[in-house]
Amino acid sequence: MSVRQTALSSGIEKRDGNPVPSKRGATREQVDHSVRNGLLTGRFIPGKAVTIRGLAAELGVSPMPVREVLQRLAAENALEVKPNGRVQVPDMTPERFEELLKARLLLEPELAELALPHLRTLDVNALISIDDEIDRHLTGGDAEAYMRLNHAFHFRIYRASLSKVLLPLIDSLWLQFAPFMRTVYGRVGTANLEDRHKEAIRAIEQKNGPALRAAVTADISDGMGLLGKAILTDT
Amino acid sequence: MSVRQTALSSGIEKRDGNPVPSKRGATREQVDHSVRNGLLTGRFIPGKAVTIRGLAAELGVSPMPVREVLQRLAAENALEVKPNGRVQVPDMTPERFEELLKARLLLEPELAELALPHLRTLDVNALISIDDEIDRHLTGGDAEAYMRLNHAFHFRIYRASLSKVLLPLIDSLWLQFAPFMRTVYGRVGTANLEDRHKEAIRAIEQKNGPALRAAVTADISDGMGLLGKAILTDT
DNA sequence: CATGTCATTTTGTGATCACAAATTAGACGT
DNA sequence: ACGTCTAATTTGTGATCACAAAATGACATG
Repeated sequence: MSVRQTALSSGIEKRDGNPVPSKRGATREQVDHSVRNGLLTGRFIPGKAVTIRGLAAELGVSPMPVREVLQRLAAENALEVKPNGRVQVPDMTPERFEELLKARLLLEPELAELALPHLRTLDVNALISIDDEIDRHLTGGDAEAYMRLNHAFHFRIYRASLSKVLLPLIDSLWLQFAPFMRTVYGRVGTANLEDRHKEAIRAIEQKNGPALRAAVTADISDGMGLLGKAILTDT
Repeated sequence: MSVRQTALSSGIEKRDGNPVPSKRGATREQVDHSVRNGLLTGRFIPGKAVTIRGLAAELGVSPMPVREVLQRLAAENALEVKPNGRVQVPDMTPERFEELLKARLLLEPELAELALPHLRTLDVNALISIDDEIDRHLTGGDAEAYMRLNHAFHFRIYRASLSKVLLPLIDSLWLQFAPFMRTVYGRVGTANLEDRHKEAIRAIEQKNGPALRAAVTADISDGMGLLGKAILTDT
């Protein structure tokens, strides 16, 4: 017996124990999703080093797909390749924070309005459901769940735009500020977070573009305003 | 003799024939710049397949750094990984074109204005020099030189902003529309291209933010308006 | 106790291999 | 001449190796 690998690594096993045929680039995609979700839900702390072999071992895959994924995420500025080759989650600075806020305010209201004509009742119901779940988790203080749901809420809207250009840009922005958000939530908690999700939902139901822009803008400003204070108080 | 490799591949030889010490990731960076410049100057045609081994052989390097670079550029939407794993320069569609135009108009005037306070006489002189050279090349019809210089002009401004967030986003946008621009220039020539570079330079000299915004906005609208017509007339 | 030095280990990088999927070319039959 | 099936080739993917640079730790010296 000399299958060179991959029973465990290259993927999902079915009940009979045979590895599934496995599509092209499946391993890489699995790693990609893992790391992305990890970043978006704050499981990676800014400044933390990410090693190829470490991640590979953690995910039970060979270093190869990990290398490619880290390069991809570095290209999106979600990770930082330091001059010595080491990869780490970028540290947040006040300047970077200001720029991220500005970029979000420029792009996200625009994309939300673009999405408005495509949002159907199905989407509205999903948004309501997500927002309910957020409310249930807020007092609990589960920062990871909050971040996952907040991301789901925003991108449920944005994805409806069918955008192939703006959406990836915003993807990159979220990957960049999420790890920092996590550290802030860890300090100030999630109990007194406020969002404008309900205003956004109402604007969508009424097909009111300007109102949706306003809700998204306020949601970003308020949400990151909180973080802004936190950034000024530390150092 | 069994040096495992790299005399030719891993880079710059010195006069004595010994390979230079070579920094970390130097080969990858060389490949990255090659492909980026190729995209920005239109040496890659939309729809053209890019193979790992092909590029590797062309650049005299092993497939490894090429793989990583292609993944990076795919993450920036400068290249497209098709479901079968093949990599190609994305085709332009009217929808994508509209979105690219919209994104440029949102981000580039903003970044130009951010850069304004940092632009010194040195930069202005460089801009004038670049613009002169553009004028000299326009009638010549050298599309590749025009694209290189136009990129140099815009990014000489943008880079002064010292932005770590908006600049990479705009980078991605240029990588996306440049290959298509090249095909358009090949069809309509470069002789009757008009830009607002001189207005931009004047605005910078006068430290006039709104005027700079207006110049950049008009430059984008006019420049891509030309392409817009071309996109409607083909199919 | 602090500090510099040296050996050990970790880590990223580029090269190469084995394999499967996909494409291409060619032969063959209709 | 045209479509179809098969064989050969090309290509991407994941694994592994060899090497150098970097980080880490131990230890001696001040």
